[in-house]
Amino acid sequence: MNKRQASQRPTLRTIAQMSGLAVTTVSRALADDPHIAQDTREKVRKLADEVGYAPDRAAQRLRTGKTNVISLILNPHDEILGFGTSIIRGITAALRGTPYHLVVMPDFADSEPMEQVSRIVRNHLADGVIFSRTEPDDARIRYLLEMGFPFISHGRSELATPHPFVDYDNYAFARQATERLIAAGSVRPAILLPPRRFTFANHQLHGFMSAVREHGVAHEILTDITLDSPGEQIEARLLARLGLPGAPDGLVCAGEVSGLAAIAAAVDSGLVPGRDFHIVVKQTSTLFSHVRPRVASIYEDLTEAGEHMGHFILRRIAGEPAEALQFLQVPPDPAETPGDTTTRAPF
Amino acid sequence: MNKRQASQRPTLRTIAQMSGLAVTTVSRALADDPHIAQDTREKVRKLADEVGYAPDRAAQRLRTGKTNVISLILNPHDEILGFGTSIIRGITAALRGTPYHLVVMPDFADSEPMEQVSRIVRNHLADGVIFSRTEPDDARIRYLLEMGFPFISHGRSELATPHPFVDYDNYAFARQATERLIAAGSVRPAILLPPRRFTFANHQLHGFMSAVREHGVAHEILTDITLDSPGEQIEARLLARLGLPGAPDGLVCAGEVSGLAAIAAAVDSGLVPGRDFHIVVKQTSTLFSHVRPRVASIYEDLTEAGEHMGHFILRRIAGEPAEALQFLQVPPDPAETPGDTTTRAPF
DNA sequence: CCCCCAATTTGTAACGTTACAAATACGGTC
DNA sequence: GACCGTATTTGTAACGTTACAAATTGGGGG
Repeated sequence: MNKRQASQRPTLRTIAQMSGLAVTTVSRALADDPHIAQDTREKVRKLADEVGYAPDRAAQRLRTGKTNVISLILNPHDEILGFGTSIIRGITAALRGTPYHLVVMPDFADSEPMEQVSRIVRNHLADGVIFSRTEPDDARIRYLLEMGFPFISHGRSELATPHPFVDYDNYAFARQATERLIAAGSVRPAILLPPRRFTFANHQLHGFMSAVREHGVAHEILTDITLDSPGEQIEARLLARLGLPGAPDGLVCAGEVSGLAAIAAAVDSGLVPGRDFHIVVKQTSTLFSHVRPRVASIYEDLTEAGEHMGHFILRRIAGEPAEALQFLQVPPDPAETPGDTTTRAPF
Repeated sequence: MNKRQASQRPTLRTIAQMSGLAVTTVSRALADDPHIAQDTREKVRKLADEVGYAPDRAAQRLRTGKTNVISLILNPHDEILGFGTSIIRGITAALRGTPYHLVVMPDFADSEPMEQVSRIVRNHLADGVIFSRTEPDDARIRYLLEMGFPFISHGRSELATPHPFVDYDNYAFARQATERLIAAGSVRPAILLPPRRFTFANHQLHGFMSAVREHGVAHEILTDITLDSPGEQIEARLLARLGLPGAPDGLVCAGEVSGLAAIAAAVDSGLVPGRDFHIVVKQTSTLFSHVRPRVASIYEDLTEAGEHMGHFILRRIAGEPAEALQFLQVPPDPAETPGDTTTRAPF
């Protein structure tokens, strides 16, 4: 069915025959090689436009060994609330005007996280890879470092060898969030953590612990559920917990769906969010600006993170050392918006 | 015996030299060609696994003209709430066990919708393409039909030539949603439509009009905003509208973020959702199960849609006619869950 | 008028794979 | 022992591109 298209597709040879030039000359003319006469370049370019020539990516790849592709491995947990959208927007912006294109590869839990990465390297599907959900001893990072394959992780590992990354300061986030809870009157704040295997789970835990210790309040680390748990499960678990003695009166919750679930659990327990039960969420989309009652939030700018990662991966491919390609995003300083309980996103 | 090859990526030649077989034989052995002796096939396969051989996709593409890639063009509006995730999950499931891989190409509004599609065709980046946000006279569909390039659209066009699609019955959705509003006591239902250029905007409009006419109630079609408008804008517009005389007392709203915005506007107007103001949303994720007060919803199973699209695109590539590859998803029948105001998702 | 240099252009080979035609080996038949 | 058929393997070419080396021009200087 695409035979017609195949026979029609112009190649360098087509242009060479039409112009009477050699294939090589056409190739170099289109590459704007200064060794080729100016008017030859123009003539070839015009001819190419006329016939709608587009280089065959597969052939270019085979010959040059470059794919001109940056691969983003996206986990459904990430994507659920605009993580994907925002980060993709940022990377796309960074890649604009370069020959590179972004390709998103979905990674569902049933396949090992390594599998996607090693497939990309082994089958040569991209020149660089970006991924998230980094672990302290991350197998993907170890592998990629060993293979010398360019990558940027969203999140840090704790490996000895330095590697490029873009991360959000989840320690500062959790610390600030907890302090806001305490300032609002919480005397027994709790935190809902990401799965413990991720580096940023520890960061959040430490930020939380640092704040509760400093203020000498009781605290609770929610068990059995994580930010990745299904919303229903989070809601049910919280509902159960709030009905028992010594229940928390505040929650730090770095996810939007889980934030909604927490509000639902509080409401269903007869508590009034903002009065009996305080919540601080991490905001990565505009979603929470529509939630009533209003809930305090701290913003994480994923588009900015994506832009950094896009620029970093290009520089990494160009050979820059890992040490120069590390960036830690800090949450917006609440002191700068003193009259507001919510750190607003600049939408 | 192997020299500098050791550090390089292994190719067919590597295995050929190691085994003493010809490159062709190795190629065919790995393809499980029955012309090759069974034990040769096994030996080659074992050797390939040992050296970690993976075929070079670029070379395969160049030689065979097949990319083994299905491209999904994803618009940020789609992705905002799990559209991407769900549909990707479905397509991935459909492609499992085939040589095809899904590649997601983000499409931001600043580039023409056509641009991505024509790049995929011209540069031969995929064997088939899936996209959404279909228009009655859709330029992408016209182009792809003309080029004979396999595609599946999410949504129908109104072109004369039949084409493969998977669609959700938005007429039935809007009709049912409106009837639920009326049954709940709404005497002046309103609807927030998608941008009018999309086919499914008309479908929803007709479903809505059909229901309000049949029941002889007043109605309102919200202007100035669409389901694609920023949440803030939707909230502000609704808030303004609810303060004026003759305000609607119900809303059909086929989006989750906009549904939240509508609830916020109602609450901020002093209305009690579910009593003074009725809302029916389209539910594509678990999000709304956490929203309080609870809101009626009708489910659209995007994972199922994705699975259909995945199977369809493979069959289309295999040459099946368009007429055999058309599927209309119907919303779950409310009669089947009589005691419930909400059509629940099977999560 | 020849030689040489710079400016252009050209030819050849190769990237890794597979389609196709051809070659080889091995029994079994007559 | 020559012949044939089947099973298996091999060699050659090509997909479209670019790197590299070589060839071809056109002047300008001697």
